[in-house]
Amino acid sequence: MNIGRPRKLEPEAILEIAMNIFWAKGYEATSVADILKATGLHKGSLYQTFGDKKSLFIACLSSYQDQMLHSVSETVNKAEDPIKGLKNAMHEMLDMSCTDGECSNVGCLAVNTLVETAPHDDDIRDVLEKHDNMFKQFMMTTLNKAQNEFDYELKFPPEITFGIMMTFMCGLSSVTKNMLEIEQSKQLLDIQLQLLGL
Amino acid sequence: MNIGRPRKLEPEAILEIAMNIFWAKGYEATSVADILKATGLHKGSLYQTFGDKKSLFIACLSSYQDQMLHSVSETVNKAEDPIKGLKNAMHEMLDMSCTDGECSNVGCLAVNTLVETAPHDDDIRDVLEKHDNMFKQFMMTTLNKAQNEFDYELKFPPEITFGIMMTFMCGLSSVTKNMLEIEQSKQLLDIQLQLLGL
DNA sequence: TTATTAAATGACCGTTTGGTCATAAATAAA
DNA sequence: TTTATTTATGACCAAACGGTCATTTAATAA
Repeated sequence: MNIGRPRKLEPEAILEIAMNIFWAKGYEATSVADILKATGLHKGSLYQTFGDKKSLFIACLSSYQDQMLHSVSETVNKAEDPIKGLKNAMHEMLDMSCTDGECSNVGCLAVNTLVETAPHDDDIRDVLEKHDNMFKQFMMTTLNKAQNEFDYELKFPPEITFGIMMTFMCGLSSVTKNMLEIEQSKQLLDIQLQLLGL
Repeated sequence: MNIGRPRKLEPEAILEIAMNIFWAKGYEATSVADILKATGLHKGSLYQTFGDKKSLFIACLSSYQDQMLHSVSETVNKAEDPIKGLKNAMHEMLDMSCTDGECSNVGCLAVNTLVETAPHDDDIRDVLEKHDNMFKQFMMTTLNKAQNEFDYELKFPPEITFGIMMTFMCGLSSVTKNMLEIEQSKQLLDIQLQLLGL
């Protein structure tokens, strides 16, 4: 097994590195050369594995969204009730949007892409939309479960609650880039959750 | 007066055209050639008037923010009380963020820039920050006036109310790009304003 | 008419961009 | 040892990029 010359880097490892660069610099401002330098790969190898720049980006974005949805659902599921889980998950998402010690990722890669790239690229918009629908479905299911199985009385129908939460989280992802410190953001998030009766 | 060859286009007119392109496509995805094609100008003229691409962009962004602040304050001032004015202004901002009939501007140019460009460009971040501070000051003044002169009882201190509104509006600017229709956005905005006791 | 001024023009430049491809190298199977 | 297979490698490319500049054109002032 494993015929042929061995890989220098597994595709997933390349994806992780490229993702962090796209995350930090955005799609347009990231050059293929940036990724080559960071991975130590050469042009041919990267293109052989992932095709063109856009395909690589889409692979990164999908991977990011998969990880995000997975981590959110894990947080929700391990909490003692759905609402507490949701609140924890929102705070975790906010933490991930803030500048990390090791690398300067800022905001949510999906929101960044929604703002920068989606408006003039149908393929990328489709990728975002597909994952957003999955995320929405999970959130709606969680809110419904809170009402039906845990006797929570929500202030608004799940659709509305979701819409407002989603909008607010997107806002936080942007606002933390310049205007708000992490502590202030967390405070605002707490207030917003409280306003929604969560 | 007006010595020398007359202008083909006034600088403000150029700015308006360039602004719409930057607004629709973002900073990186907009090439100088795009702007030349749209204005009918030639390379030398544009560079003579505005310097390099970044300077032109900063001029567009500043102009945009000036217009925005002016229109918001006008809306607030002509309303019968500060809170009603604020609510009208927020709806106007949302309208401006949505796809226009004549051109496909999406979102708020300032939010777009905050997300795409500010994280890796100090000069542009400074421009945003300066205008954001002016906007914040205006909003705080308005909220204080509502409390002191119009006997409104706000649910939260002005700073918090402002923070949450700002975050929510930034969110709307992103979310309207793909996930929400205008009517839904307006509904969510109404609910959010109501939640804040405005 | 002439001189002066300011804007328009488009040829030109070096660099960077995303992308291709023939070749070399490293492994497993025959 | 040879063959097949898979990956690495880096030279190469055309196009697009942002930016410069000498020259021409069109206006006013002398």
